[in-house]
Amino acid sequence: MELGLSLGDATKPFGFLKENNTQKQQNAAISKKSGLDFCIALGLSSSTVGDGDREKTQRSQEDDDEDDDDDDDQSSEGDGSDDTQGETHLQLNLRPLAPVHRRVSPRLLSLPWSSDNGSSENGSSGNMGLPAAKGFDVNRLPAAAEEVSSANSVGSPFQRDFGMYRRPGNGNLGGSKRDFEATGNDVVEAERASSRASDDDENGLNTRKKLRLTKEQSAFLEESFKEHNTPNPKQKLALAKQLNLRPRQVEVWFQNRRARTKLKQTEVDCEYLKRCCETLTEENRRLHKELQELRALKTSNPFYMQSPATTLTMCPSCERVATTTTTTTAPPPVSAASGKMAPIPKAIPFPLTRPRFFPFPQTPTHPNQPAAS
DNA sequence: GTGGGGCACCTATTTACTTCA
DNA sequence: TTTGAAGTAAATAGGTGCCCC
Repeated sequence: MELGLSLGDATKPFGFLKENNTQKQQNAAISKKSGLDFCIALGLSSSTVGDGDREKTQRSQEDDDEDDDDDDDQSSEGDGSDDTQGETHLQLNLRPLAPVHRRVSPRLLSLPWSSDNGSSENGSSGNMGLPAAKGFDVNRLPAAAEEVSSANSVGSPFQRDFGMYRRPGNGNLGGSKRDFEATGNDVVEAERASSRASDDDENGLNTRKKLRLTKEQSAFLEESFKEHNTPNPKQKLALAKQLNLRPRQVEVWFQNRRARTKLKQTEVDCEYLKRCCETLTEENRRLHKELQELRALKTSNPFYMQSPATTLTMCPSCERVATTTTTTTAPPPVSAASGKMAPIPKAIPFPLTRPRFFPFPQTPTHPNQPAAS
């Protein structure tokens, strides 16, 4: 009995396991479609499901996200209808607990591309792919943005807030979140930022500055990220325009955001795999124990494994006990529908099987049946 | 078919900034 | 109030794959 743990290519099964063509094709298709998958195999045969290549292009990822829900069924069941020659195996095909990105249904915000469903690539909308009337709507701000904006009570507050931290020289942002939150006075903060920027300019320093985005900018980018985790250049440009950021900043933000998401998802996946591994280890230990018990039983009574066992069954009509004869060396039951091995029961039903020499009648006589002649 | 340039993205790392004890 | 460690996130650098010419 072996335990295999695979994170990776679906086309490369475990070394000790065999994989038939159907399984290989299914796994390849699943992994290509869904991205990251995992497989833990315990037993004598299995297949593996893996990530396959690194997601080929981010462009296709958006489509993948939409299919996430559908993928769950396919990968977790792994129907493997033509199992390999009745080999026994236990397999867990694991999917990440949560999709990396979830689509957010009705938008609270009017995002640059929320209405054109990412079709701005074709340039049909003219304004950088944005319908003119569907750009950022200051009346539908996130809560945080509205708080700040209402304090200012100036027309078009959102735009003003984004611009407030602009540094005059390079268009970057200045000021600190802490200062901003403490004072709540963005005008003062803007003056500070402006002053710092001018100090740098006066000193001839063009040093790189860490420029925190404001809450509002981050919130808006987050919303955009939920909609499209990889915006196209036009969308990035539109976002940068609306947030008074440089396109490069928007691009970097999305890159870092994707990296953070991936990191978090990896942590979740590792935790999940860890738990699965513990479960399988425990199951393995239990099966070993049962095997030892069976061997001990066989040693103490050599007739036990050689003769068919008798299973006690209850007649539903008359509630009388009947016996049927089975062989204890039969392979584990295989599901007709899926071709996969049936789930391992929690405990082998020892009380219902007995050796043949047990003093019960071999052929039960049912009261409704005529006695065998 | 092949190679080079451009572009976008990923990953690892650096660094500016924030938070907290 | 100050300070330093730890954490966070913006920014950079290098590498890779894809597309076009």
